[in-house]
Amino acid sequence: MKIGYVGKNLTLECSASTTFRLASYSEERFCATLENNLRCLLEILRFNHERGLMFFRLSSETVPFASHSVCTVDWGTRFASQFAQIGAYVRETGMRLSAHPGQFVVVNSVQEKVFESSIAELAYHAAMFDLMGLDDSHKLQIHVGGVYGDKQASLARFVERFKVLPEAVQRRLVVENDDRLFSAADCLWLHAQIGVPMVFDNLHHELLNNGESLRDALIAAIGTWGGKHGLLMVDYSSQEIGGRIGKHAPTLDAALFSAFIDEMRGLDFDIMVEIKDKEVSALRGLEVLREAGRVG
DNA sequence: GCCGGTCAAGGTCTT
DNA sequence: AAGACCTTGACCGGC
Repeated sequence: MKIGYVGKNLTLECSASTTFRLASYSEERFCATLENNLRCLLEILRFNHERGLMFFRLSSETVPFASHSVCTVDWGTRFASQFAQIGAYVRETGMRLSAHPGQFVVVNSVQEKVFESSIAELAYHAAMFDLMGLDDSHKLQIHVGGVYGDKQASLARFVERFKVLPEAVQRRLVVENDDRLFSAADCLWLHAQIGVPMVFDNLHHELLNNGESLRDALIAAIGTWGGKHGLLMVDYSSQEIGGRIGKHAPTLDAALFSAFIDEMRGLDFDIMVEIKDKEVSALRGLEVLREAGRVG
């Protein structure tokens, strides 16, 4: 069982997700920014490893404008050694990485152009993992996409689109249950069609489900992983007490998290803490796991 | 320095 | 039709 957090570290000064405005684009700016982001990424990973945080989600801004036509730099070649160095560290330490491209990646979009730009964005993320020399357990997670007034047709469109994705994307792609449109059951259906594993998000499941308990849904999600995919990835967050439905709590509630871990006793998976205060909450979660004897 | 408007990109829902 | 929200930040111009 590994636990980690998303994208940036609030303790370190170093940011692995610096970017700039499109209007400010220049080859010099691009290269300087990417060099900084990769240097900081390694620094963050070292921070994490020293403290036992073995899971980390890369920022989608690691390579600014990577999938935009403005970017003509062959960054994969130019920064190959930095990517390789990071990958070697990840492999040596046994850490796990993931990425979660944003809302503009819509594989099942009815607009062909949106699908095309989604491929470019996914390919860029996959290329980072490949440059790092990481195996297929390092995943690229997305949501199913839009409904367009016909959910079953939109699920079917996802299946057809998946089949024509680049192989480098296909083997790393995993689909997460969301909170309004596509539930765990929908992700399981996709898995049955194309074998794509399912990321389980506990809060989304509470907000959108088909009556399954959290534990049963998580067990079903585990069934979509294994082999080269590695362990199930769980996105963990909790509702802000008294906040708007779906609004994340500002920090991890250790008692709630402990209850979640207890409910999932006997099950193995990796946990991505999706909470605002990042490593603070991940470290609190790690303490809970240690007390529960779930990590070394 | 600090504040706040704005930023490549989509889709859904509310007003 | 326009704006909020998701996710959420951080750039960058203006003071």
